[in-house]
Amino acid sequence: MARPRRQPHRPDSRARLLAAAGLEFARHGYAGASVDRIGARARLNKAMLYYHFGSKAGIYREILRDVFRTLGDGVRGAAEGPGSPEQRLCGFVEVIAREVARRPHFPHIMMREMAEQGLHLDEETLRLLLVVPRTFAQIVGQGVLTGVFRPVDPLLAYLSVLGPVVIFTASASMRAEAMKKIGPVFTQPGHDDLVAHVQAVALGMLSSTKGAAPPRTTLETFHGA
Amino acid sequence: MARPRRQPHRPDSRARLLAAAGLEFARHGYAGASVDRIGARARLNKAMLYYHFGSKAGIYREILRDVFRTLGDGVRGAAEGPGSPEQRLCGFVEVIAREVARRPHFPHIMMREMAEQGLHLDEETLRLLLVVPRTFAQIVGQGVLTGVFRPVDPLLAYLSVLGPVVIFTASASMRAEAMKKIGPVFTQPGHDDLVAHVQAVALGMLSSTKGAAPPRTTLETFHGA
DNA sequence: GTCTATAAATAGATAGAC
DNA sequence: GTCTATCTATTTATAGAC
Repeated sequence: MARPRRQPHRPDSRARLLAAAGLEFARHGYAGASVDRIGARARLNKAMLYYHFGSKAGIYREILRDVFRTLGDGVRGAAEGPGSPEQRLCGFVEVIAREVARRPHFPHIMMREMAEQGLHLDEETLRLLLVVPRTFAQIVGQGVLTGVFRPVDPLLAYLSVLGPVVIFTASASMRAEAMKKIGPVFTQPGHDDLVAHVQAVALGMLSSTKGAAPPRTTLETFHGA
Repeated sequence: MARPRRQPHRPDSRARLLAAAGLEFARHGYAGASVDRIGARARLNKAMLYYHFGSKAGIYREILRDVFRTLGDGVRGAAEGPGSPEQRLCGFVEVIAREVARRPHFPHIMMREMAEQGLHLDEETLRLLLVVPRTFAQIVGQGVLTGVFRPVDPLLAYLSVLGPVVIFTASASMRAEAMKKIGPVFTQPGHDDLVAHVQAVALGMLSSTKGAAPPRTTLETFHGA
């Protein structure tokens, strides 16, 4: 009742602002993002952003924490569920690729954050982020203990999985634009091709049946506090 | 002669602006970069930037073209020099890692460019950029023909090499900041560790002695035009 | 080649009506 | 919860002296 007011309470205004801000931060970066545009894209105005989040920094922080919570929960599920280390590794890749595909703007935001040296990452957000590489190292560590994986540097191994997924997704729109400008030059693998490729590379990299030089850095560092 | 003037002709003002702009664009992005700060960082002022490059977009374009020319020349050298496909592949990785390490700001700039969908990449700059993945595909193609490599999707394979190098370099400062805030959590591989790791992963991915499912996309697309 | 001063546009943030 | 109007700072770019 009392519903058809001029500007009624729309309980989803907060969620609409978050979605609009994700796109805006991805496209224009933290400095380049305009709170005016975020408001407009959410079919609201910037006063609502300040009402819900207090500041440009506030809504940005909220976006990041939400992603890292979901990613962390997902990979923990893959690492703690049933199956061999190989299956858990493949599950890890699947979760990363799936959640990234679900938020195609997120790699853009994260890449910009790297370029700004993690300036906008507070302690709490960092701890949520770190769950992902730690869980990867945990899966690798289990496989090494049971002898199915060979020891590798956990950071380099993690980046060999994350890097292709993130760059493939992040470069999609740039590749599409490039092909508009100069014609078809790239193959266009689908999501399943990406997952299968990264899983195969990860298994090859870790397989203990094929020998290569052991890493110079140790696994322990990754498990520490 | 006539040298000791107050503000004498300093023939390196152009180069100093380019260096300052590279750092500024990496740190703050295209929109966030301030021509005032670029001028100041070069111990000049913004009027000199407009004198040499005409606009903010002009100096940005110049930075990108210079990098892609160097990278393209380097990988062409690796692909056309002597040696087996395996050696050329390792050479490719070495060149990429070396040139990226020589310009630690470049991955940051490129990541931001992806986030902006290649907005600032004109045709000429794109053509220079494309030499790199095309040369990679050429090396892979040679190996496939002689039977030492198995066929893979050239884009996914390329990103499995480029991704780890780029993200490792780009995330260095963020990882360092993170460890200041919450303690030692990452291993700290050196440049040689990175190169050896990526070379090993690349060789494992392409080795024809170990079988895996063939790719669903074709090599041809990469050689076109 | 190098500078200062300034124009013109746009940014983040806030006040206060409804 | 939602809006308009506004304050203040900063932006890119240019004009013109030296």
